[in-house]
Amino acid sequence: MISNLSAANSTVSTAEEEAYLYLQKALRLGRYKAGERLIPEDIAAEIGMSRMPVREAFRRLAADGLVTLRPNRGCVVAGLTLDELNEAFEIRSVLEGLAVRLVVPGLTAEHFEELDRLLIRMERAGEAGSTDWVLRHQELHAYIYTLSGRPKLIRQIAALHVAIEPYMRIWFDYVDKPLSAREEHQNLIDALKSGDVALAERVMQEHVLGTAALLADFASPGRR
Amino acid sequence: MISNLSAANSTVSTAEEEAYLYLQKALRLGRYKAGERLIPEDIAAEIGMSRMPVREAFRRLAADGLVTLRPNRGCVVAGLTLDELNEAFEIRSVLEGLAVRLVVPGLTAEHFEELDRLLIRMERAGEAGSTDWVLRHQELHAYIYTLSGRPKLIRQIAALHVAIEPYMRIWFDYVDKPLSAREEHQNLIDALKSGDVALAERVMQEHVLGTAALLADFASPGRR
DNA sequence: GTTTGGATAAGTGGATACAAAAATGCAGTG
DNA sequence: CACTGCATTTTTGTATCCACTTATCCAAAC
Repeated sequence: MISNLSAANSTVSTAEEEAYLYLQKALRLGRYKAGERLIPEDIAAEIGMSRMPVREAFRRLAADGLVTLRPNRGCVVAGLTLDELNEAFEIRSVLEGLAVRLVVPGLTAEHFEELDRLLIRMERAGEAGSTDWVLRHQELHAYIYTLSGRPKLIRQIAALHVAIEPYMRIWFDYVDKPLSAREEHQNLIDALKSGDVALAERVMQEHVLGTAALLADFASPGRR
Repeated sequence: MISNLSAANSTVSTAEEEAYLYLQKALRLGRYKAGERLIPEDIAAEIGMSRMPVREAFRRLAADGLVTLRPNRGCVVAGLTLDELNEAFEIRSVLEGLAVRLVVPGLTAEHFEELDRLLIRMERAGEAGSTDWVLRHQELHAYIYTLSGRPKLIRQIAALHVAIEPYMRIWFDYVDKPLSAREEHQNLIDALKSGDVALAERVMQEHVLGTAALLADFASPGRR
């Protein structure tokens, strides 16, 4: 799934790892507001460790673009401007497009079945609420790009999904289950089924950029 | 230029920053071999500080993909397998393609003049040796994608150039100034001059992937 | 001769302590 | 009443220390 952004041995668990996962989860859920300062001591106290592993977790989160680190000024929640949000979608569009290009030639009937299942699950989750829907949506995309078998590509795309996650959630709540979502993803899956590599890549790119446009359209949720 | 991968205030200089830059430079120059272990204490001694800031620098380098960090096992120089090297080029191709797509509509005569100058400078550097050539080559590419004005895109592409830098250098030395380089980049600049966005994007993608193919062709330099 | 076990050494991760830097608040001045 | 400068407080950055994990090496057993 999404969680293993950084290579981590699942059996060994360090305090830094714990801090990283804890903070990533909180940030994904939008528990901290954009621009808010993260105080190492407080967080260390929350999860019962000293400041040091928390500091190291900050560095990883900064690399993921979730927080900003300035020398002697501490750690603030990154929050994306509208421009940055758009940029994230632009990058996603070409990366996921590339993934599709790599994946399409190898797709089989079993893959298509799984895609159909994931689409249905995403739809159902939409009834429940934004949190579920966003995760199912990520799951559907992740299923596709993971088939590429390209570790770096997978990690980069996953990281982008994490970065935009709070905004997707806000957007979904705000417009109340966008009707276009089902249709869009059905189109995408159809394009994958067609076996036409160039078409599928283009549809994926347009799908991602289309979402960006919708998102940008309604508001700028968490301006920095 | 390339160096500011992570947002850093240039006036404030912490020990961690110093360690990061020191190690990045060494890694770019291929001073450490792939798979070699980096011992915090040794490096700390070299630049006159304690292990701690070095450890934090390791985390940033790991995020850049230059080293690998395993719990309780320390830090080893990443080194790319042939597959990983190819993947880096694939990602570069779509990202730099995107950059070109964004940049082409706004290009003016002045930009073209600068591109011509950079091409000549790259050529001349080729006479001197691989180190200069690789830097000039990066400079040429950086000039193009930097015009996109997309901070995240710029940082990601720059990071990829850094990661593949040692391999470009080895390759350049090995085949002794590839003749195709001049021609390839002339084509690229011509495509930019044409003003045809789709064409320019395609030429950039093909240029990058073409380099990957050449590089993969002759050997696998630093197999992990 | 190879393998397995354990003792020892080396090295990493984390906590605490200390130094340096930035933020804050207050008083004095224009 | 706003502004400047200084003292205090807060917070960050780095060093050192300790505990625990991993690696190394040698000896004993098969």
